[in-house]
Amino acid sequence: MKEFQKDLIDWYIKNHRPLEFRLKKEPYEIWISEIMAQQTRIEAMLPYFKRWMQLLPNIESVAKCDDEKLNKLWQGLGYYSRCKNIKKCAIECVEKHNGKLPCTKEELLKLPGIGPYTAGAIASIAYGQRVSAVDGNVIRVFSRLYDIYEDVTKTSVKKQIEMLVDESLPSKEEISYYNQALMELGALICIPKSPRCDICPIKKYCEASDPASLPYKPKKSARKIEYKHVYVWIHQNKVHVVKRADTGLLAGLYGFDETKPEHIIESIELKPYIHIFSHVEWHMDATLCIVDREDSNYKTIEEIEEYIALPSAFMPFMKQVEEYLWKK
DNA sequence: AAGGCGGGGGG
DNA sequence: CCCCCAGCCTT
Repeated sequence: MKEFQKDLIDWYIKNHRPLEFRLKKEPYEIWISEIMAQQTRIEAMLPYFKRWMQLLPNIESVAKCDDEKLNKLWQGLGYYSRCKNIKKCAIECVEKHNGKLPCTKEELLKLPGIGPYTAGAIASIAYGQRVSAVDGNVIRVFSRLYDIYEDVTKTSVKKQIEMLVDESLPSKEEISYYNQALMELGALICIPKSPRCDICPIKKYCEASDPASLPYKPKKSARKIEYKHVYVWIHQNKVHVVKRADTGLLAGLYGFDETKPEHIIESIELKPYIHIFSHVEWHMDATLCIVDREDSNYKTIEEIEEYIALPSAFMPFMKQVEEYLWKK
């Protein structure tokens, strides 16, 4: 058992970034911010969080909100199943928990989209429960603190670290600060590439022989490459969009066609674009097709901006089409 | 246990 | 170019 907690918390109180979504400690806000922060940098999710809270100030409003509007609010943030799970979770809270989030880690874990980290974060930060919240930062900090060089992507090693964190938890009064302090240390000092050990507040407790080489993770397998040809159909000032399948990549969002339309008046080649996802690359060529008839899937630029959730993979083509329509 | 699932920033 | 990020779910 180490005794770094006090030094860490003191450092945190003086040096942490003010994260506005954690000031009120409103469970609803903690929940939404934690979901948005999964695999996502804080700076990236902040504007999304603000917009979300303005439009959806409480759990009931999320439970009632239609999926298209939620997807639009999530557009560009990625991992869209998070958004779908938020809605499912909100409905479950309204139906089973009196419109509120449960307050124990155990109960939170049963809800859709809430795993061990998020359950621990909500329980400890919003409700002051004495439980751990182990995210990637905490894994990194502890793997260095205890010089653990095993593969942290393995369940057994993650469990081992979680046990160490559980043993390290301070009193209930300090739990919220402590969990946040571990993460903030990971985000500001104990960073992945070149850890700033020279200014680390708990350096004297750290056993890492070569901190920069920890935590150990095996190399990821190479991404698959998929070649696509995108056809952007337009008619007068409208663009044809299609809703994607409700499973798989970018499920339920909108995209462009991958087939040629009939009744083409003119075709214009667009600039190709490669979009990189975590596990696949789309190498896309694209053609703008001016069509001489219309159906209900043709939308104006304004309609698309207002309520069509178009993922980033298609944005470069959307921009080119806007430019074309604007010049016309 | 392994792989699917986004997107963007930084070395 | 690679890695990483306040992870979770499905298979």
